[in-house]
Amino acid sequence: MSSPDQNPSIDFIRTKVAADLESQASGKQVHTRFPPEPNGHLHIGHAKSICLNFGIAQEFGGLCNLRFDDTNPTKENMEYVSSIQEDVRWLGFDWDNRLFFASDYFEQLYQFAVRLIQTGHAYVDSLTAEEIRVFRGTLTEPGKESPHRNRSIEENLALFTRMRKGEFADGAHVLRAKIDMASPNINLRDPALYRIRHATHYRTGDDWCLYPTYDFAHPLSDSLEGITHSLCTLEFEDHRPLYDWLLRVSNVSCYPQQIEFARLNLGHTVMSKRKLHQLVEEGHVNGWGDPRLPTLKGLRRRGYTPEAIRNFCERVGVAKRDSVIEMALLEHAIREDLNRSAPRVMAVLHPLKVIIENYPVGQIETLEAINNPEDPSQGKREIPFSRELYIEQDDFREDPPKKFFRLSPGQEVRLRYAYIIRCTGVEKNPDTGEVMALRCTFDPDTKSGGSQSGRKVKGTLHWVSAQHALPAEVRLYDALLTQPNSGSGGESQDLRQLLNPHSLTVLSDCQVEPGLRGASSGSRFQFERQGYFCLDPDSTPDRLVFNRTVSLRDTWAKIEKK
RNA sequence: UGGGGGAUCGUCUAGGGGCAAGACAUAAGAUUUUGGAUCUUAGAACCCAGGUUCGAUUCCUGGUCCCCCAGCCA
Repeated sequence: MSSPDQNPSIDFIRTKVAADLESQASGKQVHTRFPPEPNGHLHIGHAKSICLNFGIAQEFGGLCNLRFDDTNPTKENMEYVSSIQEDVRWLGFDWDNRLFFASDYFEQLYQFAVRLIQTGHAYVDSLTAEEIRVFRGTLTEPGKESPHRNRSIEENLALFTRMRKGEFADGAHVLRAKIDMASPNINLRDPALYRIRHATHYRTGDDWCLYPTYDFAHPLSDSLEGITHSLCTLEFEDHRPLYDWLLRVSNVSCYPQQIEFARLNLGHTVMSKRKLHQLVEEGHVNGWGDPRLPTLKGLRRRGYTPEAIRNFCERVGVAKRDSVIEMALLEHAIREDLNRSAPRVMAVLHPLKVIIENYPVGQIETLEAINNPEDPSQGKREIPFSRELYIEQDDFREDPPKKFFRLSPGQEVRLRYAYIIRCTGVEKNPDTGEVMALRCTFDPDTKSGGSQSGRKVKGTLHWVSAQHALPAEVRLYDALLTQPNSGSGGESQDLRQLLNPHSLTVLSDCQVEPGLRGASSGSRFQFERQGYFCLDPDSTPDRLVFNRTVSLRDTWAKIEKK
C-alpha cells in the first residue's frame, strides 16, 4: 500500500513511534485506536485519521482498535455505529475482534471516579452550569473556587452515589476534578468529569443517568485498552495536561501518550460535523450520501475508490500546521486509479445527430474496440456502427476557432474505432438557427485497422449508433462551495451564501453504447474523452443513471479559455 | 491583553549551520486513432528585524501574522 520510494520522508508521528519502539518506551508493540463518536457519518477527514491509526499499526506490526466514543446519550445512535463500521471496512481496514465502546466501560469508569473522590482528586459541585461558567473566570482572569469544592470525601461519595441512583435532576450536580481554578490553562480549572443526564443511551438504555465527559472517559478508555499512542487533532492539544493528570491520579498501569496532528481540510467543501448536518438537514444536498459531499458515503457513490482515498491520505501527509488541501489533489488520486482500472466506453452527453449520407441505409457493422489501452488484459468488445449516429454537440462548430481539431463544415475527423468522416451539410431549425443534425460522408477506406487507417486527421470523436444506443441520465457534479477556503474556519460566514448553485447538473438525454446494458450498480467507466463515471443505484434496467466521478483533464477547455 | 500550537514554491509536504527536495497545480514541448494517458523541460518558497558565525532558511533575541481554548460537546 505504501510505496517507500515515493515518499522516503516519514512524518513526525511515525518518527516518534519508531523512536519509542526503539527505546521500548511503550513496550514492544504499538497500539493505536480510531475513536469516532457515533453522532454523524465519516468523512474524508476521518479517513486521514483512520489511515494514520490503522496505517501505523500495520507498518509497525501493532494493533489498532475501533472504539466508539459514545459518552453522550443525547446525540448518538446505532445507525451511525453501523454506518461507521461499514465505512471503515470499505476504506480497507480491519479491527479484527477489537471493536470497543466507551459505554462498555461505564462501570469501570464510575469506579475510577469513586477512587478519585476517595483520594481527594474530585468533588461534587452543586453550582448551576451558569454559575460554573462565571466561576471559571476568563482567558485573562483566574477562576474562583466553588463553595462546594471542599466538601468532605464522605459527603462527595454520598452525593455521587445518589447521583447515580437518579435522585437528582439534570444539572443539579456535577462531578469535577479538583485541580487548579487559577490555572492559565482553562481545561485545568476543575473540569467536569460526570454530568447528570436522564436520557436513554442507545446501548446502555436507562442503566445510567450520569455520563462521563470526553475528558474523563478518553484517557481512561485508552489506558484500559492498552493504547500506546493516542492520536488526535490539534484542538485537543491543551487537553493533554488534563489527559496526563487523569492517568497519573488514577494510578493506572498503562500510560498512553497523546500526540496531536492537524486535521484535514479540503478546499471548496466543508468538513465540520455541524456544517455537514446543516447541509443535510436544510436539504441543500440529498442526504449524507450525496455525491457532492466529502463523506465516505458520498465519495463512494460518486465513484471514488478506497484505494484512491488511501493514496490521497498518504500524499497529504501528517503535520501540525493548519492547511487546506486543494481538491485537485483528490481528483488526481482518483484519476490515477481509474485510469488504470476503468474500462473505456463511449457515451454522448449532449447528442447531435449525424447522418452518413453515403453509408447504406439499414447496414450495420460491428467494430472492435479496446476496453482499456492501459491494461490489455481487459480485452476488447464490439460496438455497432450504422448510418445514423450521435456525436457530442461540443464536437461541432460551424465557425471553428483556431486550433479546433473537431468537426466543422467541410472538415474531416475520425470517429473512434470507425471511419474518417467529412461534414457536408448542416441542418438547422429555421426559426432558432439551432443546429439539428449534420450531414456527413464517410471514407470506406479509412476503417480503423484498415489499409488507409493511418491517414492523419486532426481529431478523433466519440460517438454512438443512434438506433443501438441506450438512453441514460448523467449527473455532473461541481464544487459544493464557490469559495476555495470557507469550510475550515469562518464560523461567522453563512454557509448558504457560499453554496455553488451549479454543483449538480442533471443531463437527461444522454446516449450510451449498448454494451452498458446490464452493468451493475457502482461499476465505474471512463467515458472516452470525458471523464470517469459510476453507475448510480438509482438506475433501472430501462434507464441507466451515471454519476460523473471526475472529468478527464481537458486541454481544449484550457486553450479555449485563453 | 492568559495559556497552548503554528509559519518553507499557488497548494500540500520534506530538509536542518554549507546547492532548499518531492507531489499536486501552472506553462512549454514530444508523443498520441481519447485534446486522455505517458514522457521531457521550465518557472515557482524558507513571515519580519537584529545578533552569533567565514557562512543562518536552520542557532539566539525581539517582533508580526494565523489557529485553538472560557460546553455539564467531542
